Amino acid sequence: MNIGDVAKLSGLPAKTIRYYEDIGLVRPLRGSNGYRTFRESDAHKLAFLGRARALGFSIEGCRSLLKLYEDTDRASAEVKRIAEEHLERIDQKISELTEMRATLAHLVDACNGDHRPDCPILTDLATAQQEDI
Amino acid sequence: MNIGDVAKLSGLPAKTIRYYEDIGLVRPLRGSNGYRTFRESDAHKLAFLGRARALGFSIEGCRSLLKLYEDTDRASAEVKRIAEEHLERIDQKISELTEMRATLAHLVDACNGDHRPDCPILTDLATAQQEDI
DNA sequence: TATTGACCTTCCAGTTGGTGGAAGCTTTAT
DNA sequence: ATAAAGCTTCCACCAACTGGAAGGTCAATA
Repeated sequence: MNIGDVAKLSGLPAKTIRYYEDIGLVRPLRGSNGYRTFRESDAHKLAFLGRARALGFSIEGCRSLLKLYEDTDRASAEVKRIAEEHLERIDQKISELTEMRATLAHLVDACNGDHRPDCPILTDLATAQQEDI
Repeated sequence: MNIGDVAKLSGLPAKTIRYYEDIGLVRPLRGSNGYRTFRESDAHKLAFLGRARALGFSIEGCRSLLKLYEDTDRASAEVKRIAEEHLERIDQKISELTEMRATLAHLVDACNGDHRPDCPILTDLATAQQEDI
């Protein structure tokens, strides 16, 4: 399989696949013409990577998962631990964003949004203390 | 004021303040010794930037807000528009993360997390179709 | 006065996870 | 024969900083 085929199969751009080779996530063979040759197992790995990335795992997280994926003897506890840590980071991020959202929504609400210059959004950004709204 | 003072006042690291000067967000004077000299207005600007960044505005968003902040004739509608656009991006991000969270939580739930090798998390990552759980 | 330590300067490199483009092969189709 | 598509490498760039090296300056203490 050439890179274009595996790109279609995995849904990842060819550029990204080359990048994943660069950083050692996948190691395709090479044909006599210098083209990368991907095996079935490479295609599977790349699809796996695409899904893990779509779930927000970092590249290093993916690398760990991939190692565990290839180690058929691993304990599922290890995988669960990684996933749970990631879940915590997601929760953290969600609550940060939710707080931001609340603050900003409050400001937007308070702003007339007309042609006049007085704007509570700017006033707040200019003067807010730690706990202000 | 030297950079250390304004760093304390604004809560931004000195490195970040230098960076903000590099990209033209703030333009401190220079003393005869080459040290940056910050006016009150610079300190205010930096605090403004810190707050806007904490609300998740991009640097370019901050640049726009700062321009509007300094233009006492601006219409509040323009500010509101920028804030509303940002609010939409936040909502978008929150819903993406929430979806991720649900998928991952489901997988974590299904995993025994013991010493045995079979792990639904990996199985799913390896085989999931578009709409799978 | 000497010197230590804190503070300041610039510059270069690295982070994360790719993306865009140029220059130049090879292969495939017409 | 030639054009188009697909492949290669390499280099540069994005956001938004952060870390560190090498060196100048300033304030305080011995």
